[in-house]
Amino acid sequence: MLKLTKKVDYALLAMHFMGHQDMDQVSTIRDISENYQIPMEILAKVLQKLSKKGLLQSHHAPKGGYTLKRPIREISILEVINAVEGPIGILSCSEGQDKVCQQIENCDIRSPLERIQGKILWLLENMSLEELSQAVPTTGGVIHGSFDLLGQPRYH
Amino acid sequence: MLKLTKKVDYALLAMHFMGHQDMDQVSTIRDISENYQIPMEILAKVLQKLSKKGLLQSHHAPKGGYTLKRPIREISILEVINAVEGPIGILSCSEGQDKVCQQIENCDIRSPLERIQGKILWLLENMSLEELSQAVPTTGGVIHGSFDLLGQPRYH
DNA sequence: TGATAACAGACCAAAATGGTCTGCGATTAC
DNA sequence: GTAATCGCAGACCATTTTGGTCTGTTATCA
Ligand code: SF4
Ligand code: SF4
Repeated sequence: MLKLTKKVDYALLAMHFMGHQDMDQVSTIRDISENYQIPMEILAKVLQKLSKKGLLQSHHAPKGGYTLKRPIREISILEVINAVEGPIGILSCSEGQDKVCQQIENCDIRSPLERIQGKILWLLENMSLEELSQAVPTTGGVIHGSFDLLGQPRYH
Repeated sequence: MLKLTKKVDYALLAMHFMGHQDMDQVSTIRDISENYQIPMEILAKVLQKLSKKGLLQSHHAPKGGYTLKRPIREISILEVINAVEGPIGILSCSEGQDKVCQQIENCDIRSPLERIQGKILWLLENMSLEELSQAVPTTGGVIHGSFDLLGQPRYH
């Protein structure tokens, strides 16, 4: 539970991969699939969804492939997740969930749980794909006195 | 994906329920199950796990039942989740996941994703069961100039 | 015009989830 | 002492989600 699906993983890898190329250079499914050892067919589906949601531009021809429609710094993790998995929520009673929770009539913890959900979504929305390139230094590199929104130290 | 399981939902409801009783007053599975319309058998299992993990004390007799071992303000949401679902992680490559990720050799986004995971766990660890009782006011109540760690306003 | 690349969707196996059923063990009220 | 009341334990099962395969079609251009 509370786990990212493989499809999301693949999507993030693919987007990250393309982010490290010139904006106009195309990447094929084969390129990405070989680079990360991802089954081609399933990666194909994932990229299709990303392109339908306007995150990627597909070039439908020989020597074709995919290009990013926007620079990765303008794309959030949440956008990618939503593109491949649809609207998400940590609760069975969240907006867009088809099944209705049996406890919803008697539940008295819904609103606080929705607050947690909001925070998690906020987190994913405010992290861009660009940050996937920033490794956390294991030693040194801390910007003294500077903390992010979770109270954790910033790095150079 | 990224959804809390029903068992966790039940656990949180149950813990919340007991938190609203005197520490020494026992609650039976039947009490809780009727209050929230939860199937008795499955709630039983959940409470067993909570008791094995030391969050609940079971009283094994007629007029018996469960009591909290600690006040709810000293129990985090994460503790409850870990008790009923085991160690969690949003990644397939997280500690304690049995299956190994096929991409782990070529993955170049692991460390940033682990940072997200860390933030989410931090969030759950630093929210106590007590906060499940605090509804967010829809209007008014904001403490001016006071924000929590996610930059959201605090309430009275 | 055919090789190349994306598109589309049916199909399937394995795993996770949510739930049921059946019987046992401890305690204590009577 | 024993029967009623409670939790304990685990096998079992149906449904949903997931991860993946297979087969074929369509658009483009060298
Ligand atoms: S139990 Fe409450 S919070 Fe959980 S899904 Fe049902 S309504 Fe939402
Ligand atoms: S792809 Fe990278 S981050 Fe995702 S599970 Fe595999 S190793 Fe971990």
